[in-house]
Amino acid sequence: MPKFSPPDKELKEATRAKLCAAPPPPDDELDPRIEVLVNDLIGRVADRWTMIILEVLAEHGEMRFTQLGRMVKGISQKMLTQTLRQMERDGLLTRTVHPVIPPKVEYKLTDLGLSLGAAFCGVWIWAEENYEIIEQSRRKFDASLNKS
Amino acid sequence: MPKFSPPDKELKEATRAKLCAAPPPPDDELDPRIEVLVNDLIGRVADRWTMIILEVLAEHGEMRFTQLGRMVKGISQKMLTQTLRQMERDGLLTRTVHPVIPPKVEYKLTDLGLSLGAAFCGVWIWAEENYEIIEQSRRKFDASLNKS
DNA sequence: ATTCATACTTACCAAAAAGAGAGTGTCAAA
DNA sequence: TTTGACACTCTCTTTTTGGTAAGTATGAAT
Repeated sequence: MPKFSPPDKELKEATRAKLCAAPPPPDDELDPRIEVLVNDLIGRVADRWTMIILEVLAEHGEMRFTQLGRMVKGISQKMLTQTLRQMERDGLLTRTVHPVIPPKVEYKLTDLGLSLGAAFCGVWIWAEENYEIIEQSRRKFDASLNKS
Repeated sequence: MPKFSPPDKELKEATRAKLCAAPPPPDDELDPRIEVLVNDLIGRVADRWTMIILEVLAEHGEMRFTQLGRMVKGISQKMLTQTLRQMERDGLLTRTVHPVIPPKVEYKLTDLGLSLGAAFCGVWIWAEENYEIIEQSRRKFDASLNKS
């Protein structure tokens, strides 16, 4: 299940440097571990529902299953359970079962979950700021295809 | 093709506020436009290859097709072409064809592409900082499944 | 006795994404 | 004359993903 090698300080430093700094002297190849790490991260953060659930939960605090299902429009029960479980597994939220009838389960973001929301803020803002530019670029691109 | 309604200032403000600020007084439902926007963004930024290509390109500056293919390990020609085209369409990079034989095509990040890399920095750092915590959480979760 | 609510799980099926591998065109080198 | 480099494209197959719908357990309300 742990599908990549253990991270170490140097890896972390290298990784951060590469994405955040100006291009350093090009070396021949990327550390493969970095790539697997990237893949894994992106996969973690970047499915259809995780960030939306995160957002709803950040907004409303503690919530129950059906309540969440109503907020996150278009999600099926299956996907809701699945995504919630993944997030729980990753430590982004806690799941509290109250042994009553009818059942009551409450979901709540952990500090880790909240911090992910905050971290994602940069991308969010970028997207807002550049949303129209991208749309424009797409229109231009598509138009140039039709002409040729 | 534009599958959601045009964004406006209020939407943008609301969106940013919701992700970045502390939980405001809960209202009953999320603006559906916000969700579509989120979906779209995430889809744009968050596939298997886009960020990796972005990173390689940020590191090395201008690069050719085969060269990129060697750097981005595990990617197939198909996916490389596909991702590159999407990124071009979105205005993240430029594609310059030199009409020589054998063919020579060069890919280079635009300012938009570079700024996306910078924006993604937050998520990157978050992931580095919390990588071990997540792994630990997963191990604990999986272990608790085996016991029960 | 039947229905309802809650929080799921399971089985089945369709659609989408992605990999593998062969083909294309051109010229230059061996 | 065959091979190779480059930057693809095309087709076929496999894998992954996600939706639908039904089933489950429990007790309370009608």
